[in-house]
Amino acid sequence: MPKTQDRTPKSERTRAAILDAARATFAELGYDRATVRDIAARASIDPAMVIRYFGSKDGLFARATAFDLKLPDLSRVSPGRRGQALVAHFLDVWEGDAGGGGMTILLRAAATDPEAADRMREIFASQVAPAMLPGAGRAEVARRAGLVATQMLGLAFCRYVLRLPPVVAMTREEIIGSVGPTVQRYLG
Amino acid sequence: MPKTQDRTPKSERTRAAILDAARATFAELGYDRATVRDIAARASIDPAMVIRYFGSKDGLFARATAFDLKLPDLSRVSPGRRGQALVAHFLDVWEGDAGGGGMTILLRAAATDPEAADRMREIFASQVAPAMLPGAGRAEVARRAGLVATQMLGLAFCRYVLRLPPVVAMTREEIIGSVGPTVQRYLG
DNA sequence: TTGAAAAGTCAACAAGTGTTGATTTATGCG
DNA sequence: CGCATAAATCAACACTTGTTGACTTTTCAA
Repeated sequence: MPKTQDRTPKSERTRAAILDAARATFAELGYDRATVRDIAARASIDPAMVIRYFGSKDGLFARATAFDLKLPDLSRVSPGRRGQALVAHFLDVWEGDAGGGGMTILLRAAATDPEAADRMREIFASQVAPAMLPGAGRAEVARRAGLVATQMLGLAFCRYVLRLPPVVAMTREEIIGSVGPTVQRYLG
Repeated sequence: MPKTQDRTPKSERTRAAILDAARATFAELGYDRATVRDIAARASIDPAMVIRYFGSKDGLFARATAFDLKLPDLSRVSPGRRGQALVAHFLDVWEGDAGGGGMTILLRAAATDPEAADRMREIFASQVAPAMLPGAGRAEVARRAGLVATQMLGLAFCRYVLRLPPVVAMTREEIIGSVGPTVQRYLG
């Protein structure tokens, strides 16, 4: 019997395996088309375990899409580079996330699942909007955050979901150079 | 027996009714969640008829998402207003389309259905990219079209799919004024 | 009016879904 | 080691899906 030298309890290991498989599968297929059996197969486990550990497919999805944008404090960035800094940060979040695309999962799902759309709006309200610099009225700040969202979500949609060839072909630096000024202007 | 004075054959009328119901249902629920039974119910008809008239759910979806962007010839627009003109045109297409959102249907579906994503890319290649003004190399033109797509699809996603409050709240004129310059810059 | 073709209805199918309970296997502490 | 408990498996459920074929009703030209 091959004893893994992993000290974590067995249950935690399979729990993590399910979560990883779920993230990968949701990212690839979206919420509706990713079946519990798909996820279980990818984790080399019985479908019943998925339910046993997370209660339901919905519950699993909720766990799989919990994440933190960790947006930087823009007031600490030199005023002329805030747009570029924000774009660079978003690219980091989307490209380098563990488990295969936490943000991509939610973006995909939000197109069809009302609950996922709710979560997306909630993230916008609690993480993106507050990252805007104060100055103008509350409505104006919200408007600016909304404009930033249109550009950043559109970029993510074209690059990671739709995989539009010219957008996929762009390098990180090209994107920062092209889209940065847009965000910079939206910031006010 | 109330005789409608409609001269069109009965079959054409129900065919149109199914198509209308399909567009509305697909726009509301997306491809996966919109069932043939839903569509049939909305058209006050038997589910079997949907298949009888369009062969399959896929076939119906293909018919429901056939549309033409009718992009304007930018070379006829004064150089300083091309961005705004393009944004205004997209807003017209999205907001004023018959049957409840042809573009919205495809945008929603493209997030999960690979075939819909294909169609979206095809529309980009055949309608959006050619609308760009020539001048630089082929790759540069494609890049510009891609950037325009990120902004316009992002706007549509936030406003019509995600329904992000501040983006929904913006008026047509506000959008043209804010997003127009972005597109203008992407055009070259 | 009559009768063949078109349009519409009905019930059912086969496949796939999330989920559950009983049962078996493995774990890890005393 | 032994054994209670947790973990994993298996088979099956209730339900929904797209799709089909047999049947009935309506349409409409001859």
